[in-house]
Amino acid sequence: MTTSTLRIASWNINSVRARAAIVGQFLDDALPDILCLQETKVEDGSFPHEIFTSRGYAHIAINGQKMHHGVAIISRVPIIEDQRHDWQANGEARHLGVSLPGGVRLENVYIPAGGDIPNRDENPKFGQKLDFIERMIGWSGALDVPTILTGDFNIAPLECDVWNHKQLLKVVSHTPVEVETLARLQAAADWVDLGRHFITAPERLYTWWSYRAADWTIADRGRRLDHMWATRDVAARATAHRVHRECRSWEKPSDHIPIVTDFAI
DNA sequence: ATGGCTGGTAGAACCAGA
Repeated sequence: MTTSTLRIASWNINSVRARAAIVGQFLDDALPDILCLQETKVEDGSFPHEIFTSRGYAHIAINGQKMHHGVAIISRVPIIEDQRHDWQANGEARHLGVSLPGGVRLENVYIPAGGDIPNRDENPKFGQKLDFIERMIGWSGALDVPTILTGDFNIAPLECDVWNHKQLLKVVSHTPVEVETLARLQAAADWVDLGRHFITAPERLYTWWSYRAADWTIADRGRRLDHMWATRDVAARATAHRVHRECRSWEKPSDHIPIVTDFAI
């Protein structure tokens, strides 16, 4: 029996068209077999397929909409798209699920940011974010297939996932109610957090830095908002995980960086 | 210094992101 490596990447790209140059550079450098994108910000009819097909990524599944959100799965290996959940029940394009060769499922999700105020009465977007995750909890509890769940979760759960735990306790992405809700999602399918499996707490690990800092590297005020989770059976086959911090310094960067996991399949 | 910027879309001293 032959074992080979399947390399899966996830990146909130903040517009796939604005990132045409550096997404190609990332693929050429990191050589993933599959790339999950979030915030493609493009309708399906205008998706820039040629960036990917010219590099041998012949299999592309897209769930986009005008202006905002949008997800895509770009692959060198055959994928079969079979699900697109609307976990916010409002029509936004935030999920895409595919089956991989061998029967493993890959789920790409863009969880809502949730607005500024961490209170669902004053800020409906915060309630929508929590409700989105509650629907994911229901879905997770019924899973019966080896599954990888990746994307921009918009929550940094651990103290070492943010630059300052105390200062961020009331900032959406690190509030106790979000962290508690994400913990119940993780428990619902016994998901393994592969980022923290390989880069263990309390080591700092971030995947996002605000555009507003003149030099993001000086204060290093990051958050770990992007995640790669897997059910136990698939997690046992994960061999490496890394984040591509260098991409944050490339020309016209996204504010998120790619995360990459290798699986022995 | 948690918004100081960025992208899309309209054609706005907009909106949204996190």
